[in-house]
Amino acid sequence: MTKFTKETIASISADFQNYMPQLSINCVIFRFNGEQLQVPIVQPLQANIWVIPGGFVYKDEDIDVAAKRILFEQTQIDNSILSQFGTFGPANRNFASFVNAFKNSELPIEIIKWISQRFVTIGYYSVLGRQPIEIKTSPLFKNSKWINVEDSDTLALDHSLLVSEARKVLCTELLSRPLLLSFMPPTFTIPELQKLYESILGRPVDRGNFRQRILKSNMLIKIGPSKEKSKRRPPIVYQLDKKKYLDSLTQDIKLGF
Amino acid sequence: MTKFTKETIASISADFQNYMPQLSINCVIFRFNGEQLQVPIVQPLQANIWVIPGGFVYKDEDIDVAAKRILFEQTQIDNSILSQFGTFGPANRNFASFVNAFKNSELPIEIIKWISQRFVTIGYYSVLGRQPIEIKTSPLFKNSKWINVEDSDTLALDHSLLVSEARKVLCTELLSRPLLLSFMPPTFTIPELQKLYESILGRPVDRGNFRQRILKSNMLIKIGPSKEKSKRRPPIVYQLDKKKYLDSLTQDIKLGF
DNA sequence: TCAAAAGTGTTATAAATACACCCATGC
DNA sequence: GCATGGGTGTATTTATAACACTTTTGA
Repeated sequence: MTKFTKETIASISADFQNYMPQLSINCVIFRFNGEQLQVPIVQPLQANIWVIPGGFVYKDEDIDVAAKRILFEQTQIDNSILSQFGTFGPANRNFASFVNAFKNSELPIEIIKWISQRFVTIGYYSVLGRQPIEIKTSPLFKNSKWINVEDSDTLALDHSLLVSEARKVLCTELLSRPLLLSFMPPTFTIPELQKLYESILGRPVDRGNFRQRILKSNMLIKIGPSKEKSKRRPPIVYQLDKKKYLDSLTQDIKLGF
Repeated sequence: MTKFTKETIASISADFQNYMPQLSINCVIFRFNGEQLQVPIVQPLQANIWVIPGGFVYKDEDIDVAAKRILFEQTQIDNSILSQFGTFGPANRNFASFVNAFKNSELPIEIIKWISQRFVTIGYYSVLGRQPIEIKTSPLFKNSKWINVEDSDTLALDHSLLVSEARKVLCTELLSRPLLLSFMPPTFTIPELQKLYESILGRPVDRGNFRQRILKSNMLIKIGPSKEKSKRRPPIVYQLDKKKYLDSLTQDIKLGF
């Protein structure tokens, strides 16, 4: 089992004095890899469990700011817009069942006790462009990876619930605004975008109708036929009209599918 | 200024040992009095401010359970379904500006200090039938009343923001499901229901279209013409078809106006 | 008989839905 | 040429919105 360095322990001990007690934040970050909707998960140094990124709030820190900081510290993912999707606080929500794993570490008993308390967590979610972002975690985590949302039911604590709740909110957002172009890389094709919608909504949508409605919104600029070698007819490549896209975000647009 | 009794102080002191630190819950309860959308507000014994009902979470208590308990303790309002509408936690969110009022009381300094800390609050909202419910507050509050949501911009702390955020969520709910029949008394007329919709949405809706869509949902049972003395043509009285109403809650119905 | 509010119907427009059909490509 | 996925058009149905007409009542 990986050991903490002395510096890490000192750093943890110092930080814990400055955190708000029994309050945590968790972040569900969605990305679309072209085929599947995915979220990053991390593995703490001292326990063989997978969780979504999360952390604590400093006593003098806004919770929104804390959410951004925590996400960056644990995944190096930055400049994303985070939105709340709910706060979770059953009385028995704690790490009690994982405490044994921590006991074998060199962590001071105070820290173990602190971590073992009941925590109320505030859930934040965000969506990411398809830029190939590497997750680099902080020294507190030994591992990280992207998983498909469908495979998120093995996460520890109530983190599977957090992912599914975040996804529900994402679904609603997707239908009320074209917001989800945020997911896409600088240039993309309409069939690609359709796959994104289908993987979020979890059901197929009509090809012809999808294309019409997306184009009617006038937010796509045609670039030309794809240069990539495709086995079939090459799809048309578009890019986002950022001005029109940003304008649309302020209004409440219906995009029923 | 009203004084606390010794028993009250003892009770407060005892309770504060068992609360989760720096975490609070606030409840926005909506009712419709036939003309206006209203919310109850309360006035703490030791300060001349008005706030929405709120309190703290016991260490061994689910936050959802705490929300129900807090609402009941402070207003005697029971058996309502509470839903979260957001969690609020700016770093400077505290009662600092009201501490002077508390200092003049016989409250122990520890309690004043505890209350003066920064608090993260979880917002819950609910809707009430039009049964004439009297607000009876706990001994910690000297006053309470219903106010129109339009007049909620003078509340202390960030409670005006809480009310407006809760109302936004209520608006969205109203359009996605016929949920809001919860507001109405056992029997009511369609013009009355329309007033409810208009006061929540904050804009007029077409009379004829409203009637058609509500009736098309088939959730209303005709009782007969109103027996009340009206100055004009008496409206038809309906009651809710509870079975069909409950069925509709599970689906996602569009009720665009 | 008139004003006002309640109840009902009509029509125009737009949106959602379900397809059918053609096109470009590699094999 | 044909299977496959991409691109386009159209017809049907349904929802939305605007508004006109009728009914009932008290004054």
